Amino acid sequence: MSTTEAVVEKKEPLNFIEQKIKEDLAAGLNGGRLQTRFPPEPNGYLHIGHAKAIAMDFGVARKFGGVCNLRMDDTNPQKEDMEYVRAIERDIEWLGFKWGKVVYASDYFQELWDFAVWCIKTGRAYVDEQTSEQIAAQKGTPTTPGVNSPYRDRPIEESLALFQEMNSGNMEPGKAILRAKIDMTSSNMHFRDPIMYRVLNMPHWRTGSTWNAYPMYDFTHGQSDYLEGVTHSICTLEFVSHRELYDLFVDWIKEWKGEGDNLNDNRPRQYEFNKLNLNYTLMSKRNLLILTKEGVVNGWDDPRMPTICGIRRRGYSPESILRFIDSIGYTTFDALNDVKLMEAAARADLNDRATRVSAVLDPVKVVITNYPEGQTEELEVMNNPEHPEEGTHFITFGRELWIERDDFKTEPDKKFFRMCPGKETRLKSAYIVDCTGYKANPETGVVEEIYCTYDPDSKAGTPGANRKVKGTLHWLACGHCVQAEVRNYECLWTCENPRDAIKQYEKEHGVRGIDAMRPFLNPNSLSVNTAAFVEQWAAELPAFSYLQFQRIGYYNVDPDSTPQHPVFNSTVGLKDSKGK
RNA sequence: UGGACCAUGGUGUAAUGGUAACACUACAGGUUUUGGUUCUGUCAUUAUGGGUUCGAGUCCCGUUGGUCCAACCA
Repeated sequence: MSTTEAVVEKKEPLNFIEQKIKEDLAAGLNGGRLQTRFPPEPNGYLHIGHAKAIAMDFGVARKFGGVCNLRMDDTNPQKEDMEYVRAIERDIEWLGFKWGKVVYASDYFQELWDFAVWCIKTGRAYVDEQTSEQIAAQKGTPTTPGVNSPYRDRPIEESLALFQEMNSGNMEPGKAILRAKIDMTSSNMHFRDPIMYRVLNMPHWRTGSTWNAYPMYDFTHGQSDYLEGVTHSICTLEFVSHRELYDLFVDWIKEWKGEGDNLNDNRPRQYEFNKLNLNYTLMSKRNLLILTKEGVVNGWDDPRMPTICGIRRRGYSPESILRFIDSIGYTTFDALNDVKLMEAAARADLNDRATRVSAVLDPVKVVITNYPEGQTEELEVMNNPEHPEEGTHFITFGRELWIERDDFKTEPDKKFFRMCPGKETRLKSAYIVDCTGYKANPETGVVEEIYCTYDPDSKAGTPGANRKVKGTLHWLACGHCVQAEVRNYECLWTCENPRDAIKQYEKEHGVRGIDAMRPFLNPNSLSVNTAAFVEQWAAELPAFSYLQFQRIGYYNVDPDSTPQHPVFNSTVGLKDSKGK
């Protein structure tokens, strides 16, 4: 090898956000510091779309040596609840990320209030006493300009007094709001005198009854970023049109703080990426809440839900979720991702991770007629052939076995190479058997029992086993396995894009919510099989264990599971090229 | 009939003016005590029409299609 031949390091390409951050850091913006935040509103459970944002916000902090705080965006006490805070924290930790600290938008309520007062005093904000209908009408439309409120130029002292009144608890919600005085003719709707504060007269689960007027998102987010020292405020594309306002409020708060306008000094920057859309999946929190409330699913962690806790219960590992997120990338294109990509990520990770066990989902009995009655033997099987170091466990073999009903055919076609009369098949990790016959119900033709003889010299691991046999089946010994409940899942939705389909249906039929969802719900999204068998060893594994039912698919131990009544959830099937 | 953003195989992403690359899916085949895994192969006039340039997926103009913005939600 020539000495001039450099070792070319294969470096992962950075996504466009990471590239911008790298440039910002190199340019010394914010003193070369990196701080991000993940800002969920604690009004529901996190879903796979949030996982994409989490992987970004925490991911860049990790990658570039910065810090990411967890900030609860709790400016609307009507919808938020402590219940969700714990769940959010748990989900993020489960995904494997660590925050710098947990903060709350409500931590800044006092400062936001003082800043708002300053805005009034400097003529940048006024109290509007019109109804919401009047205000909406004045706002115009994206194609027509708005007109000024009659209260726009009221005396500063009047606004100041009214603003105090808004927070007194004596003013009825809706009677007045605080608005920023910007430009009612702007082509950016968010500049048409946006609302800063509204009256809610409701205690906040963190600040108690201190406040009766609460700040809006636009008047909270950028300022919270600024006050916290966030340098990069990364969010999804629907906030692009908010960015101008975000920057304006940051300008104002810097002025209020006397921090001047040095662009390189303490200024958070908002960058946006495309949010996650998945086909056959409904993502919005509002609709997910309806599904839980209407009992379509069994709670937020139902394995059919796209929530992080649902996906976890379905049997996805954190690594498989992250692998999926990584495979779809971050761009500014509004993509509709194929769930198959997500399933592929699960298979790739679970192939490496899952413990192999034997399970028979649709059992039919096989009798090994030349195997001594009453005799059993313990056979050693690998926990994971991908990782021999993970060891082995034992499975009982005997004269009477269960195999899958569809692993036997009385009249096979040429593509079928499992068990059929007159043919040899291998029983995995056991013996090679020869099918000698079967007994079927004379009326229905349903096979009731299959008869085989085994070759005692073909035991797995011995030289006699080294024979080419086309089919290999999994099996379980009757009386030496346990009955199990296996929950099989399909997509919840029958259409690729349920969000649009539901919207369309609402428009056409004048119904809302669950009634617009029903036509698109998959009636087969859950099927429960209580007649399955698994090996005893698997039945005793703890909840959330990653399993592969050999030759079938990946399964996970449900939290409902007990050794006496084991319950498994299907994560995703094995790739299946049968009959091709 | 406003503004902002976007368009690369079936899906998603890369190529930062210089040979259109990767993953997944699908299909075909080799290996295999899981019809799994693994390995090999096949699948694109970069939405479209012009322009700039020695050279354009990339830059400019038009067209078409899509997303977002008119909550006292975030």
